[in-house]
Amino acid sequence: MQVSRCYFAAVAEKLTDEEMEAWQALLHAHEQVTRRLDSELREEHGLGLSDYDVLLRLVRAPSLSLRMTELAQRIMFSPSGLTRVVDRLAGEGLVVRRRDSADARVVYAELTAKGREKLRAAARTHLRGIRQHFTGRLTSSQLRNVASALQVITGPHQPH
Amino acid sequence: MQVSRCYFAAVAEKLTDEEMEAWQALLHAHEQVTRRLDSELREEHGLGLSDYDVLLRLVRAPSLSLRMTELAQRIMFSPSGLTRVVDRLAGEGLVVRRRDSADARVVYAELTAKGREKLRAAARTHLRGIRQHFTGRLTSSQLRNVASALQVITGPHQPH
DNA sequence: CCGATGTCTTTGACAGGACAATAATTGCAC
DNA sequence: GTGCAATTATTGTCCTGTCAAAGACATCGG
Repeated sequence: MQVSRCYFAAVAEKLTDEEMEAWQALLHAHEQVTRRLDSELREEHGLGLSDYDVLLRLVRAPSLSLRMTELAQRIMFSPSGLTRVVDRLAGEGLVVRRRDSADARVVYAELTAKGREKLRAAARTHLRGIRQHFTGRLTSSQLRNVASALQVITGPHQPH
Repeated sequence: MQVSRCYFAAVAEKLTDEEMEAWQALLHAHEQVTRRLDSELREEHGLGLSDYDVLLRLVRAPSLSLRMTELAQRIMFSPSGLTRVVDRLAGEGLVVRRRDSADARVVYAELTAKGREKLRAAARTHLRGIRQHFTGRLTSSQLRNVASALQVITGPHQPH
């Protein structure tokens, strides 16, 4: 029956209101929050959100250092992108590159004392901003709902 | 009492697990979904997500056209950013610039027939992608929860 | 009507990432 | 051991978007 196939095709061509609103909300919220956090961080500390993210990953690592590849994956950057960020940070003395003695291919990015200090200062701005622009506006259960739903998105591709 | 102030300050310096997970999930989900949608759209139609977004806003507008400023706000772009996108799209004949007869400052971007056709084709890819990578993985109530929570984020700054 | 001020768009200069190619090194098959 | 594929990081080149300034026009007060 061509009629019904056309019908379903037509329906399938549009998102439902539910779908559309969720999608729009995701885009809009992400844009607004990251823009604000980034500009606050830049104004107060001269750091971009990516730079902050690198410093944060490093301070959480056991030896204050991580391989470039590992770090790139955690901050969701291309390898070359990370090279450039680390260039910047190393130029400011917030990070140093250290070669691995066992494998001459790998390079570790390591947080310096200056980098730790910078991070400590920037963290105040960032935490304040994240609360002000994001988490502080939601209830505890909204936070849990958002987290669990969006974690499904990034999880493994579900069976058909 | 300095002791308690220190205590609270210390606590305030960290995000709770709830806050952290929601934040991480937002970043991660946005990154993953937009990256996939963008690359699918590029491969199959040579359009970026921003280009698609412009075409979509235009087709929804009553006269298939919108002022540059209006359009820029809707796609959350800087004015100059929009100028560049429209340059691209106009170069491919998907859009034309039209001056306003009443006010010589304003420019309308108007969807061409070719642009409408292109959008129609691209929409299939985009809708499939959005379902596959985002909405299709969530239940109806999850979609509503995500939408309503994230809409709070982008809403007006709430009273203290 | 004129000048000051405000609005809309574009331009110049630049930053921040991505992709593809490259270089250096390792480890494995044989 | 030797050659060959895989891994790791960087570099060249490019694309996309921002900000600040400029240009063109409108509007409003006098």
